[in-house]
Amino acid sequence: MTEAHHDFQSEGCREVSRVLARIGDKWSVLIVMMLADGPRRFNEMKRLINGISQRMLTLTLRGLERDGLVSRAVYPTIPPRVDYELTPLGHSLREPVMALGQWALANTGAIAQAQAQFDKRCTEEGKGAMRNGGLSAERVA
Amino acid sequence: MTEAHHDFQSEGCREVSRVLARIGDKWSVLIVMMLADGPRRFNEMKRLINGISQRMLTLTLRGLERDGLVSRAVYPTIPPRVDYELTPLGHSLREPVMALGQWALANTGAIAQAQAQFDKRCTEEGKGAMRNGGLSAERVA
DNA sequence: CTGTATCCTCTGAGATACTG
DNA sequence: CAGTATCTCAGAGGATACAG
Repeated sequence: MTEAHHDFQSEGCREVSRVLARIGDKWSVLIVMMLADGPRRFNEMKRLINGISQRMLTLTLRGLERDGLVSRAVYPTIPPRVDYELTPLGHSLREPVMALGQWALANTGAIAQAQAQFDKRCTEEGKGAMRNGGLSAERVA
Repeated sequence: MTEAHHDFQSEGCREVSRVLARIGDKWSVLIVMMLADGPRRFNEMKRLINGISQRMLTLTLRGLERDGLVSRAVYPTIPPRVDYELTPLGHSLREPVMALGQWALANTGAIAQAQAQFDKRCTEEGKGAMRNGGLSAERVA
């Protein structure tokens, strides 16, 4: 965009951070992705998302509903039935999230490799070898 | 590789979640965005990111460095100087993150509105009016 | 079946002080 | 300047039991 000096708090970064705080939790993205193909029932989701607790599923769904990303339909039958579905807003979120997913899939290898190298450097520290090899400020990625 | 029946853990969702766990914290995205234009020094970043503590800046930078998103250059001068810079991998992450940023900017209004409506419905609960208006399963976004 | 209500644990994160 | 070391606390999240 412009070459103006950004203030990292007042610009769009603020909003990105807010969105990330919302969907960056442990389960939100998983739920949004799961609802991509259509509505799902509560226990159905609980079964499909391996490891989520009833409590967290409820809380996460409430949060998504409050933000207008998910809608909730109650069928007053016995036994009760509740369907959750993505709103148009929720669907629109899938696109940037999937872009991130593409990036993740494409780069998990590179990340794992970087981590391995980093950990290796950490392990062999103290052998008299500086991180940059003893020379001045060599970049280490 | 575990082949569950369309488990949302075994697909790419796993990776998305992992990436989100890394960059979904309070400061990582802010830092990545700040390093977009070039290298920055430690205290420079601390000043620019309003509210971050020294500790969290260090920890976040270490995490990003470990993942290969940021590189760290030490100049053994007095006083010491350390520059942080995005790696190519780090730069590539900016694109999906900015896509998310675009979405955030475009939809903060809608989200705030949804939240207001949701909270309003919560406040006026118990007036005998069911969420769906008394009929069967009207969707509420 | 779809939730609430407690309790409990563990981590994220700030404040502060100290070091090379 | 660029960190590390503690202390502390709030909140996220799991387990379990109960309710409509």
